[in-house]
Amino acid sequence: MRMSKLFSQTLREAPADAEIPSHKLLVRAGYIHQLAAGIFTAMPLAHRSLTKIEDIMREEINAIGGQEMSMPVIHPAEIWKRTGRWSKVGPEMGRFKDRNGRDMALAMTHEEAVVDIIKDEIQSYRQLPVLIYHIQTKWRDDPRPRAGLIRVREFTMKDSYSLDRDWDGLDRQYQDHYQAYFNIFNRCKLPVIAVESDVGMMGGNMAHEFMYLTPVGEDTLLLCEECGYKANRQIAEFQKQKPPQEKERTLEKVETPDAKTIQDLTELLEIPDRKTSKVVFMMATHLREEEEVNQLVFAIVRGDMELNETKLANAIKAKSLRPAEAEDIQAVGAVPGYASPIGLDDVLVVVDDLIPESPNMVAGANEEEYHYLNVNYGRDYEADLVADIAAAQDGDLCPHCGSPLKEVRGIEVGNIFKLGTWYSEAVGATFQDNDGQEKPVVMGSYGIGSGRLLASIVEEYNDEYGLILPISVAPYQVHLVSLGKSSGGGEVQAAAEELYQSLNAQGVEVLFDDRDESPGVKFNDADLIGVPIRLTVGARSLEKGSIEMKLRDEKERELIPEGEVLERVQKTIQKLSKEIEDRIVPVHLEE
RNA sequence: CGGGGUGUAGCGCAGAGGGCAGCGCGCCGCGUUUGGGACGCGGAGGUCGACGGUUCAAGUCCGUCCACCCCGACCA
Repeated sequence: MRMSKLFSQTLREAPADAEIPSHKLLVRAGYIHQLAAGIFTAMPLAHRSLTKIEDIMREEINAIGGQEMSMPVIHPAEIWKRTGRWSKVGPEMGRFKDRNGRDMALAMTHEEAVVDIIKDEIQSYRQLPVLIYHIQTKWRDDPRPRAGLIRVREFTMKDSYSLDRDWDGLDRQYQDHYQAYFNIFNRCKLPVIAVESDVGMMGGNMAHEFMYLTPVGEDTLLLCEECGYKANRQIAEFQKQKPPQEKERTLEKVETPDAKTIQDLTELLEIPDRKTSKVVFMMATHLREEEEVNQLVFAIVRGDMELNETKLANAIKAKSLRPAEAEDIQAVGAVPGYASPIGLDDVLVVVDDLIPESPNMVAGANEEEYHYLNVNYGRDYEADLVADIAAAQDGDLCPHCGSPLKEVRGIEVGNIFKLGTWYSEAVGATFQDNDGQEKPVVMGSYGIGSGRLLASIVEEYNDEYGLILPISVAPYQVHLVSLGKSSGGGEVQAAAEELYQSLNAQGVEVLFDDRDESPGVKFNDADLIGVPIRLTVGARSLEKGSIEMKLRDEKERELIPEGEVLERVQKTIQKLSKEIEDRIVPVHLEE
């Protein structure tokens, strides 16, 4: 490709609305162009990189038996109504009506489309197991797209779906994906870890997320360096240390002016925050026979802990949770800042499982300026539900080995779910097993977003000058810079042109800077675009019968005799490719 | 949805107090220059986010709306 013809331009300055390196650099280097919030065009450079990433995904999924296909982006509402997700999923689903007034949906994932197919196509256990996948556009109307390609609304995802006759089969396909996913990320040179995760709107009973660890990530993870426990904060467990036993003391009401927060309270009463209980009001939405029902939830955790909303939502099986408004709270007779579970009706009280173990706590009195001392669970109040609803934090103890957990941030670049039979049962996607029984197909679903993966790679590999792409995902293998100009003697240009032709003839992917630009501009653009191998043809090196070669991630330049250039380029490509292939190692999924 | 911010040329920005819409980069033409974002001369490019109001006169003042960005909520 000649840069004089390349449909994109580099920018000297990044757009003001880009904040993180991958966003700034992808825009500056001319890879992407924004159309609207969370909606981007992949310009030719990005398209080539994305195609390479997608080809890697194809190869790895094909290798575990995947069959590529293509499912529609537009779905009739009908299939989403059958699984209940038409009403279960909120405004993040794109909906519209066709000309006849029928409800339609923009696909945000394809479980519904898959079960609709298998309902018709799969009748016998002889047709199983199957692994199907496609690489397709998804639309998720995220409330807050951000960070360039990291968090978008329209995106391309490789999503595969495993179909099995039983859970053992699902286990095998799940493990195959676990390995294939590590292979994919390794081939993209992106370091990731797999963590246990919440199943979220996908349903199912086991899930892992593949996380690229970076401070710009938006997920919080807890890791144990001792035993290897890794989990998304949404579900992370930890060992709660029981406070020492104490004799129950008498309930006592005390005046606590202006003590609306845990901190005020601990200072006023001179007690540690673990002696207090914190009430968090949430408004939960439940789905009862297609109707949304709101309910105020009173969640109580110890004052030194935070509520984990995902755990709470899972514990009470709520569709969604949001912080309650002041009116909601007052409506049930509670007093924000002085709230208490004592003497309240009409609310769902959920307490963290450490609360019943904690004697003589301080809690609100449901009266301005008053708290109770020596509140004891069981004696003074009872909850509707006792569950683990506290969020793990940095330094909490590992649920497995008791070592301190470390809190880190990450970007979710892939996920795998054991869906089980939830979807197939919902639509009657069954097959006849060899025992003659009709059974629901056992499913798994597995996704990787290609744009987010590219952005993560850029986030990991860049410097102040631009991208430094691994050869497996770079849009080109070689960036050939000609320092000659059309107006000059033409010797340099002719040599560069000849080299360009020879490299092309050998199948090397070359980006050829044939523009009438000054050397500085060309070198800067080359650094910005981030192709791994740079060849420079200039009068200086040509005099010595040589071409200069430089790798993007190294400082040294090397002069290569003209006659050896083709061979050296091929060897270098092989070397760089092998370094990446060597990253592929077997991994183990512990269950 | 709550809080904060920004909308002026492709990109980055300036335009107190109303009075001819500007600068740098980029773009076009001519010439010089050529190993790390060169220089001269000449040019093109704008519903100043939109709508409404105040005024002789609005980029600037007032109102409403929209878009985009950041934090939170939410989310694979």
